[in-house]
Amino acid sequence: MGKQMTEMLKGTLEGIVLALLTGKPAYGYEITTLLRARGFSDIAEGTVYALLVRIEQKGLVDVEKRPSEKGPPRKVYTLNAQGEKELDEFWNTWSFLSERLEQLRKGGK
Amino acid sequence: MGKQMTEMLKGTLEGIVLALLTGKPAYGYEITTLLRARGFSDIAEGTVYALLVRIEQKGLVDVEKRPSEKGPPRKVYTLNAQGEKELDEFWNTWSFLSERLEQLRKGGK
DNA sequence: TTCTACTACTTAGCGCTACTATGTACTAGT
DNA sequence: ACTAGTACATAGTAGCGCTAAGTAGTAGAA
Repeated sequence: MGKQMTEMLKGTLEGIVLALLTGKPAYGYEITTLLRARGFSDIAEGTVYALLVRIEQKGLVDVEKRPSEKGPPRKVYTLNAQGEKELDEFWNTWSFLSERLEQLRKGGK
Repeated sequence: MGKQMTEMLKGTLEGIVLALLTGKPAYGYEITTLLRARGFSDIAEGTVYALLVRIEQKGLVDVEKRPSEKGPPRKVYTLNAQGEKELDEFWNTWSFLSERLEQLRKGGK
C-alpha cells in the first residue's frame, strides 16, 4: 500500500467500515473481503480486526458470536443507533473536507 | 477541532498545503491564514510549521528567507518539480478514495 | 516607559490509527 | 500428515496532527 494511501485512510477507514455495515451485519473476515472487493486490495487483516475491537469498545456496534461451518466461530457486527449517529457525523466531516478539496483542485477561489 | 476531522486530515493536509503552493509561493504564517480562510479554522499553527519542515526535508519545496516589515524574517516556500510530482500522486490517491466513498454513500454496489 | 497585540517561526511530548509480523484454531481436501 | 482456506487476536512500529510553551521582531496604546 502506498504511504500516502495509508495516511489518508486514517480516519476514513472507520467510516468505510461503518458504511459497509449499514443494513447488513457482517463478520471480520467478511468485512476484509468486502473491502478488498471494493478496491482496498492491500488492507491488512490485522488492521480490520483492530478497528473492529475499537468500534466495539466505542459502543458503535453490537456483537454476536456465531458458529461457522468452515472454521472458528465468527463475530458478527451490527451497526447500532450510536453507530448510525457516528456514521452521520462521518459523512458530514467527509463532505466538508471533500468540498474544500474539490474547490482546491479546480484552482478555485 | 473534531476528533474525526483531525484524523481525516492526516495525509490530506500535506496535499492541501502543496495545492495551495501551486503557482504562488507562500510563507508559513500566510499558509496558516490561507487555510483558515478556506474553512480549516482550527488548524494549529504548530501543525503547519511542522508540516513545512517535513515537506522541506522531503525535498518537495524550495525555501528562501526574506525580511518582513512586521516581524521576524519569513521563510517563503516554493513548490518544485518533485513537489509537483508528489501533488499529482496526491490527487490520484484522493480521487481513488473519493470515488470509493461516494460509491459507498450512494449505497452503491 | 511599559504593556499589549500582532507578526513569524520552533519544538518537545502526546494520542490516535494503519501496518508488520506472528500466532492460534478449526475444517476439508490431497 | 500436509496444505490451504477460514477466522480471529495482538505486540510493536511509524507517521501525523495537536497541545503547549517558547523565542523574536514591530508598532501602537497606557
